[in-house]
Amino acid sequence: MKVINERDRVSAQLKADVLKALGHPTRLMMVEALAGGERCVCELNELVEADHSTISKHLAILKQAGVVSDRKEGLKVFYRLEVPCIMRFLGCVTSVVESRSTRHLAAVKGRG
Amino acid sequence: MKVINERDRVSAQLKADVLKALGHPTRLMMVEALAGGERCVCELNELVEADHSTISKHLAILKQAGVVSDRKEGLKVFYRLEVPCIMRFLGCVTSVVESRSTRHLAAVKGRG
DNA sequence: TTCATATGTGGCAATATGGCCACATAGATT
DNA sequence: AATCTATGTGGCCATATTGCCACATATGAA
Repeated sequence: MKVINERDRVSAQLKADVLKALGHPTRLMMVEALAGGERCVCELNELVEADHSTISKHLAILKQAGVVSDRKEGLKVFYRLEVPCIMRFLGCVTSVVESRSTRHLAAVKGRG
Repeated sequence: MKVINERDRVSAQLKADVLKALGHPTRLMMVEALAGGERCVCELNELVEADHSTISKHLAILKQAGVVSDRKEGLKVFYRLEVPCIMRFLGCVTSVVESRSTRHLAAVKGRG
């Protein structure tokens, strides 16, 4: 098992940043909403029902990570998903969640 | 834009937990190592060079998230990747990183 | 200009996370 | 039994993250 070098470490950090950006329920819900096409901040805001400043900061994190990009039009700012493959990979995440809950269920039954 | 209900919120939380588990460079490096087959903690430990207690806790987080599972054999505990599709989806994450760095490069050139 | 709307930013307090130390435990070896 | 090895846990502290408030900015409307 080789020891990890500096290049590997940097690479892992960059990828982890993207995953971390997706690793928050509010941000994830917004990303899923954006899968249906671009949305303005106001729409995302009413979708998740949090303070607008909170939404704004979450969007900044997603943008910084390269997951979304934005476009200004009049008063509104529209965000869109920058990397389409993300939605496919969320399907994989779902399968992790499902296999985990299956195991939990089995464990509960086992204890029952 | 519909408002998100409780079920959606729980689902987003569960998926975010998985992504958050992957959203740390050390954990990501270990997951990538496990893509090559199961490894004992001692191997992962020398791979990432951190205190063994730190490794142990990171592995517990991955296990809790359902990303890995473990198997004890004598003194050693072997971890393996529970959900193979994760490696495919890391390819997508890489593409996010790459398109981001391309944009950064373009921005730097634009300023130059 | 004055006001309203949409969005972003600074700051602060609460909470979560990460890493290291010391210690605990389980299994192997002598 | 005494000891060693591999792994896990509890505790502590430093740092990061979150969420809300207040305020700032930009654009459009009156």
